[in-house]
Amino acid sequence: MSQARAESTGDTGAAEAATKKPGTAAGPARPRRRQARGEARIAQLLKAAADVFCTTGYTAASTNAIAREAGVSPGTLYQFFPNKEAIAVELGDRLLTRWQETYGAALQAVRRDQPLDRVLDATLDPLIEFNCANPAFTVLMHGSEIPGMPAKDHDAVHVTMLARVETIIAGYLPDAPPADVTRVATMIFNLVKAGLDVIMAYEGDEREAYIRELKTILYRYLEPMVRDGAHARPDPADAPPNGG
Amino acid sequence: MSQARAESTGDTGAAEAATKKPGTAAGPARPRRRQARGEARIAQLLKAAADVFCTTGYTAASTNAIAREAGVSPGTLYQFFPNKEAIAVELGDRLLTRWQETYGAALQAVRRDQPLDRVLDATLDPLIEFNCANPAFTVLMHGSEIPGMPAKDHDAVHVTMLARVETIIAGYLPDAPPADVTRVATMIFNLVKAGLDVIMAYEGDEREAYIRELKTILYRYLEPMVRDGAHARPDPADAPPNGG
Amino acid sequence: MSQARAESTGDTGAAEAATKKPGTAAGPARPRRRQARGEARIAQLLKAAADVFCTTGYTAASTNAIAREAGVSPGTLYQFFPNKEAIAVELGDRLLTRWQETYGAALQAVRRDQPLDRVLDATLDPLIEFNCANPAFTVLMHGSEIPGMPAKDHDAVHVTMLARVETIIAGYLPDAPPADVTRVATMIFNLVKAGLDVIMAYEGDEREAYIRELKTILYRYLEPMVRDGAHARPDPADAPPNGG
Amino acid sequence: MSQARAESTGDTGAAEAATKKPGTAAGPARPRRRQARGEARIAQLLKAAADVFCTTGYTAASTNAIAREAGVSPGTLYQFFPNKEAIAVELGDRLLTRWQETYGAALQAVRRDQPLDRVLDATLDPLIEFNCANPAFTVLMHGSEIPGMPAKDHDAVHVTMLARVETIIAGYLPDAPPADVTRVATMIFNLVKAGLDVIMAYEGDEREAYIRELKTILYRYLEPMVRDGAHARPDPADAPPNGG
DNA sequence: GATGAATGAGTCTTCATTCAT
DNA sequence: GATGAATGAAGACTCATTCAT
Repeated sequence: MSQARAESTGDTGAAEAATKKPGTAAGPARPRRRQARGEARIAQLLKAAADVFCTTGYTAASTNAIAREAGVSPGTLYQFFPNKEAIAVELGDRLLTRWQETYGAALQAVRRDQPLDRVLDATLDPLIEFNCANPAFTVLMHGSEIPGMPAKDHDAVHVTMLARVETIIAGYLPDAPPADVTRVATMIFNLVKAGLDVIMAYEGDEREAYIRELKTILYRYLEPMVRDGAHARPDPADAPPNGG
Repeated sequence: MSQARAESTGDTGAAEAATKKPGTAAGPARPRRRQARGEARIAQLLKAAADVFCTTGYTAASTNAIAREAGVSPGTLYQFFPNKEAIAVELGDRLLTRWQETYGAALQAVRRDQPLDRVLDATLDPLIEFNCANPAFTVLMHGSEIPGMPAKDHDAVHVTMLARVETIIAGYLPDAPPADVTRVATMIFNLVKAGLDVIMAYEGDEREAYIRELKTILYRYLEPMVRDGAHARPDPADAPPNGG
Repeated sequence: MSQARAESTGDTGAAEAATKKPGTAAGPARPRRRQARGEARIAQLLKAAADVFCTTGYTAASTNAIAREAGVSPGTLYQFFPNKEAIAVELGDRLLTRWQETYGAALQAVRRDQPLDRVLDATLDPLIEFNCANPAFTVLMHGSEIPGMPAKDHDAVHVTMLARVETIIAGYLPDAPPADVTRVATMIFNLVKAGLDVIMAYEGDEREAYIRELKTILYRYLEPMVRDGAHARPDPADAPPNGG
Repeated sequence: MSQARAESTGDTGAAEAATKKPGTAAGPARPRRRQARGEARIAQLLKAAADVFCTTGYTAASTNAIAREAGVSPGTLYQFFPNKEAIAVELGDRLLTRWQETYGAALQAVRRDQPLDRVLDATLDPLIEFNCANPAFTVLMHGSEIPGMPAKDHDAVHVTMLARVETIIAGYLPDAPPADVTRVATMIFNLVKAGLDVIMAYEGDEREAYIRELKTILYRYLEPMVRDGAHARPDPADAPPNGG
């Protein structure tokens, strides 16, 4: 939890995700069987990309820099990725997969009847842990850097995670109108993203304190809602009387 | 606030440009008189820069594009700003000034003894209004696009606004330890930034709904604190029992 | 007629074609008044482009090579031309203009009632002379190097010259159906292009001999047609009995 | 005709590859046995190369594209051809061979005493037919795309076909000086090439019309010559009176 | 033989910045 | 002050070719 950027460590585990033995399930493209070396290179390149994205952001990241960081020539990079965007997409895919594989079961096990604070712990702790181990996840989760711009392909992490949040929220607010669920989920998601940024900027006790703070915010925001089981008009003790 | 037009001394480390007060500069001070024409040009350039920053983001914005948008030549731009960063710095300065001039008095008038919801309205509504009128403010408020990176010069808006929030919060939590105040202020600030992004992405009723949502979040987060006058251990009804 | 590649010799004459004083006739673009130096650079770049096109062909020509040949940096080239194609387009435009200016009047003076051989001399000699002075004209006249591909922008010379030939032919075959005129013009044009290629490959007496040969071909092809004033069924003495 | 598969000795000047007869090579001759499998591969690659050349032209064709089109890896391609040029050379060789094999006997049978129109039919129809079946032939026949440039290796088709034409013409003009024969043959050849381009660009009736037109041109050009049996001064009825 | 991986120079193009007029 | 010209180092991406398995 303390070692930053450890993703894409050439571990074959992640590599397999894209290996697809030919004949097993013929994808749309030809079964261009990848050699082991190639898989390693891909992992290496994605690790380098994660580093560069974290250091400079997606926009300022250059494919040449990624190749250099990976210790290969630009041409090699383009043997595996058709363009810069595809690198981000694949990186996002793999992180999402790893996220799912690592915490999916645990998250599934979160019961709706548990107290909210437990639910928040069970949901946020893995996310924070994962982001600390894979800082690129935070970067990709931010999606398009230009607000109001149409989502690009490399926003997949953003889109997927938002959808995930919406699903969870919907489970807790079964009686709320869909528009409200979407709105709450959107706020929660962005709130968590922002909180994550702050959390990642600190270490040790300060980080822990910020984590608690984020949980407090979420708890107080959600508690009145789940208490009612809906995004109902909050009672006067919980929300501003004039319009909140 | 107007020292950004540093001489084009080719200094790449333009860091000092934002710290030295006018007149303090020891370097070969060129005549820095600002004529009416110059002021108009600067305003014109900053307006163009704001547009371009909003459209493409700071990183992808090109000085040539800014000059083109302003209808002047690149050379002219560089007669007023030593580099791209200085444009953002000056733009931030001016927005901050305008913000102060427009809403400073009103914000000052917010009395601590008013109910929290009133305070939130009185604080957020101007901010939202101002951001709608000056979308570049949102962009600059985000500061460095790379979380965890050392703040750059054009993060001034970020830094200043954060300080401003901290001051306000400190006023409401007079008995809380400074570290707590900083932490709460940091969370609030980032939360508001994130909320602002979402709000700006919508229009009309949806926007109003998101504004209400943001206020609700802030209200529920802050209400227990201001009720106690400190960042005290929240009582069991308001925070997760396990404190984390 | 003997000195190869002499086009775009920085002569202001050709430069004026694009100079358009602002206010005279507001074009679609802004009146971005070009400085004299810029016009010179354009001429220089077009000359370099002509050289490179002649040496390597359009496809293999690189913008860097053109810039290098012109003795400027790549960036300078792109200050005047948005891309490689535009260079060819502008070069073609200017050559066409120069062609018109140099020989337009003379060609206009060719009377339809003159004997065919005179007409051929009056038409081909200028063309040959012009191509010897501007070898790039030949290159551009060939247009798209991939037969069957849709015409690109830089095929303008090709298209324009073909149209010109068709107009001339139409004048000589007033009673022929349009399809026939087009067909004859197409054949003539391609025949001349091919002949020009050969002619340009030789010098001195050999070149003269090839010029005569080309004229003979054209004469014998056209003579029966203009004799009849139409692309009529040729009489048996002039065409193959079985199908020509 | 099959010596193009030179060892990949990295010699860039592959000029000798097209001139040395098999067995004559003094270099370190590797086993050049061609197995059935190898033949199939080569045919496959050449077919792909023909397609790509026709689609993009020789210059823009990439060896990777050829390999991809052939469904093999780049490495495989280079196991059979030392470089891109060699592919064109071998393709040209094979097309020439096929041309010879398919129509050689028929062309040989063309008797000099037949009427010219019959000769033209007997000569051109096969050529057109062959080009329609093998469009790459047209592409290769054009040889170097840069007029005036020294012929490259892949110009073999160009050179060979020109020689072939010259031989034929020589047979019809036994009394003409060699220089005249060469000149006439050169003109004829280029004229046919140009005509072929046009013909290939059309289909159906239009194509037939263009074929007739090309034959007419050739007939009218050649008829006076063969009538005299020499490239004599054409009589006044056939050529421009001023001779040039 | 065959494959995919690797290369590095090269292509087109952009950009922050400086210069001459 | 203002302009357009100039720069050269990147940036994304390609390609002919070679290498290791």
